[in-house]
Amino acid sequence: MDRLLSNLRISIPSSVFIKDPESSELGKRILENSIRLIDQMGIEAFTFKKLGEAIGSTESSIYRYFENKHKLLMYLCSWYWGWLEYQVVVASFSIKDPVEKLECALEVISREVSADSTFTFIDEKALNRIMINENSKSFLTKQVDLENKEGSFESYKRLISRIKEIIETVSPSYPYPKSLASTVVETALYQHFLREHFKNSTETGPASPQAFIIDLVKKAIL
Amino acid sequence: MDRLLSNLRISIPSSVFIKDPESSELGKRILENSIRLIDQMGIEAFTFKKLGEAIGSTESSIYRYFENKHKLLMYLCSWYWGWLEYQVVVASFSIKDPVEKLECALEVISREVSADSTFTFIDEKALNRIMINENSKSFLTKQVDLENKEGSFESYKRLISRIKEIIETVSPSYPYPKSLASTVVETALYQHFLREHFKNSTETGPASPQAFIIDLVKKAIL
DNA sequence: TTAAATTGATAGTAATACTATTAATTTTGC
DNA sequence: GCAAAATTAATAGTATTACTATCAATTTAA
Repeated sequence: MDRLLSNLRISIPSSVFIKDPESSELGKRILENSIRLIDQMGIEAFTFKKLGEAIGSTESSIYRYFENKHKLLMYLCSWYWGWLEYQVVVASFSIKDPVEKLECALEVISREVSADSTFTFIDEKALNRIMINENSKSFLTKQVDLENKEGSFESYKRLISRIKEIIETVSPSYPYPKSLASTVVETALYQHFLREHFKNSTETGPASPQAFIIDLVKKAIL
Repeated sequence: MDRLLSNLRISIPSSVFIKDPESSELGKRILENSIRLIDQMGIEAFTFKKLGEAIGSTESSIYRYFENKHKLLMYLCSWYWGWLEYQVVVASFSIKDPVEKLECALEVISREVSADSTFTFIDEKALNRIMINENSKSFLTKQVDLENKEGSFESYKRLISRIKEIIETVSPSYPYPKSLASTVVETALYQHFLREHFKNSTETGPASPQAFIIDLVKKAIL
């Protein structure tokens, strides 16, 4: 699969960036190093000044790619959701049985992330940690409705919609496919957070939280 | 019930405040007005300077009650979780049947909040909106482990634990009571957010998200 | 190879998140 | 009712953040 998909790109809503960071060397260094820095210090302590130093450039150059650090976070989140959707598609494409397909999709969205060499300047494991810790902040803002209108959350909504469709295929009569899909995507991140910081508020077996999520969904709709 | 509980207090971990805001008039005005302002402008735009103006006092006075606005948010979140736990207890206390008790508890944590005149300087409806929009930011920080050690999340963890126990009573063999309890508490806030901002990622019936959550939990454990 | 686009360097601004100091006021303990 | 203690208000000050603006140097593309 590796070589076959070597010029694959994750598409990102144009409203989250000013200049496409994948279009230049500097842009790629911005992505690569912002992931490293946000992972290390968190989005609050992260600044364009620090990023500028890390990439041997200046704040002003970064501002030509992203309006502010919130938009940069939006870019990273969109990239992650787009990438996850692609992982779901690739992993479940050839599975015919709807229940097996559902299980596979749930496994992909809730398992621990491993590196993907298809995208050289993105560290998927670090990006997954960022998603666990920062994703909620991308939409829990006063500008959410405006940004939503601009299409900034399309990747997220598309993944939820895809999970919803798989649920509907398995059980057309289940009354809450959307709520279940959104809950599952959110919980997949949240349970990993609990595992790390509130160990007593989740079960910490070797197959968790996948086993919990798959069990939950199957019981809900079968 | 109103009069009977008139000197009831929600207990808050001492690590989140410097001086107990319930112990003075100024402190109560800080709570009342911070809820109003954070609800209106969001935690990012909210500052102690603006709060100072709103209460006819100064930044420095507020800093004597709370180290910073993050701690003030922690206070409000702790208050809310403590209050919700009390609502759960009051509503479900006299119910003997475990399944009915569970349904009642789930109803309380996921229904729309209505005003509670027991606590005069807290606007519970505004506080509920704050929880929906800001609660995640109280723990998605780099200091979470330190604050957790100091006991700052006790109210939250206690509510989850209580829901977990009700689940265990209904189904002692269910393997994921903690994960289910934490998922349900989180989802109860998150689904309200979706209803408001991403309407197409949730079902928007009159009894939602309660009906979805109750259905989900019952199918999972029965 | 010349123009256009991009980047780097520098400077500047308003706002934020505090800390410190001191004076005024209120509370309390006797 | 008064002195001491505690609390609050007022003011000032600092480092950092989140930008904006300008212009020269460099790279790229026609």
